[in-house]
Amino acid sequence: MFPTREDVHGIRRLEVLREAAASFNFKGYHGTSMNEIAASLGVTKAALYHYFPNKTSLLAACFEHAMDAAFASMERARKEGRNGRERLVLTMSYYVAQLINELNCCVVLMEDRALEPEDQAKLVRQRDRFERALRGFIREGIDDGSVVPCDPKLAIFVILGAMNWVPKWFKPSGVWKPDQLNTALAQMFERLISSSPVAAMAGDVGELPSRSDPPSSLSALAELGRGARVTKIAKKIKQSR
Amino acid sequence: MFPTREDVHGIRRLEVLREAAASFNFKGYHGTSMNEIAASLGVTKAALYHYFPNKTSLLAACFEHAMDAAFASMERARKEGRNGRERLVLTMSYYVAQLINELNCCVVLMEDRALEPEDQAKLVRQRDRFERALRGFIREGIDDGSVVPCDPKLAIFVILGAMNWVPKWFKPSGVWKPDQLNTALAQMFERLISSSPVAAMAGDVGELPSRSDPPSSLSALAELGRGARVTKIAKKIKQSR
DNA sequence: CTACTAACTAACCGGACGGTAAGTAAACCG
DNA sequence: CGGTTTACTTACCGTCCGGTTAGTTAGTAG
Repeated sequence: MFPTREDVHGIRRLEVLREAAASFNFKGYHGTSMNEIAASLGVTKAALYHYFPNKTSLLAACFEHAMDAAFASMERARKEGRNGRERLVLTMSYYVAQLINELNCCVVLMEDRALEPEDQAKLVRQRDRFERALRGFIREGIDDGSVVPCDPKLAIFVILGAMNWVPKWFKPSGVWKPDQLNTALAQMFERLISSSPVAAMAGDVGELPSRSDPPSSLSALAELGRGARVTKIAKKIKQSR
Repeated sequence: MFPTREDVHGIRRLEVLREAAASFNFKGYHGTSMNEIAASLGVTKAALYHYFPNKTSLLAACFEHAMDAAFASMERARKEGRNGRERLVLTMSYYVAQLINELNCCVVLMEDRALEPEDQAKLVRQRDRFERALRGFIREGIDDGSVVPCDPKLAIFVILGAMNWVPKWFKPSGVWKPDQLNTALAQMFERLISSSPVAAMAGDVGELPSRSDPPSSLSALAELGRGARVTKIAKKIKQSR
């Protein structure tokens, strides 16, 4: 009664998406079979087709999710940042936090060539819009004096490259906590583009200052309550088989 | 008579490797079929098996090549650089130049999970050694005062991420010339880690200063003479069919 | 209890893929 | 010249993958 049938369906769908995202991230889209995803969830392959019509739609959903997070992060940063530099750094900070919390690990926006043409076109359009807006932050920062004069395109590519590389080495279970990563990355980006010399950064992993602010990711999908419910209900479902 | 039979074999083998690298880079390892690689070279799939015993060995050769380039770049940079920062930046500069010139476009060291276990173990070992050495440059730079105090691990990850992202947006045929990219990237990295504030960078794509030094990539495999020969002989081979 | 539906499983299909076998045309070599 | 090797091609094999179909089970609604 508490969770309606539609709720359960949506939650289960999200579980499938998470597992797929983690697998795509780990072994690549083409390197991951529907069988593997299903096995990780303890079901058979055919069951996945109750939630997604085909494999590429799974990938498309990953990208959609990631782009939503990107734009949400940017909107929030646009309001909270006081100049171009702050807005850019905040965008990246919120973005990486969301991706780490929400999907098991970040979806790297790399295998877009595996998408259906129409989905890919849509993604490319969105990504271009996102990157253009990021470059806008750079230009804004150069104008307001918060960002050192530089080529906006290259600066954004460097930052995005560093971002997209994160899932290749960051493990949530490792010594680095997500918050530490987030803070340290933000410091790096700040130093990269700031117009003023930046204070020395923390000297070692163990000494990284953890953020004193409240955690940054608060998107509708990421709040902890829902995350907990997903797991609990999934357990129930599995036991009742 | 000028090119012996073994020469031709080696050259043709390199052509296959280049094509494979470009394809792997473009569509991913699992997303590329042997048929596609063969078709791009104007031969049938079976012909590839005269040069490489199987598909994974092609990937392994790509990685081997890339790691050789990496260590060669580092050795050269170690000699030429006058402090930790210079050595690090030079390593990355030589490395990206080699990868762009030699293989059609860079091999991204991403799909290592597709390798045979033994090859993967070897790659991981080499990559770890490379990254450890890079972190060594950072520490060296912090000690000699050329690098701002920071976490070496994170700094290297950020730089490597930016590097590995290059092939996703850089097209040799685009407005950016390889030399320009190289210079601009080096400036970015320098700014990221340098202990002293760095002068403002070039303001726009068109205004990027091209390097006045001689081109940086001079590895045995990359010299232009050989590159030209490859193409010429390949043409001859194709015509004579 | 019956009728229905959501959620799944088992079994299967066509096609593509990595890889192999057998054959052939040209180049090389004594 | 004849024998051997090189560099392929054509044709094929077994396997695995994405996706479908038909059927089963469990829960729900009336």
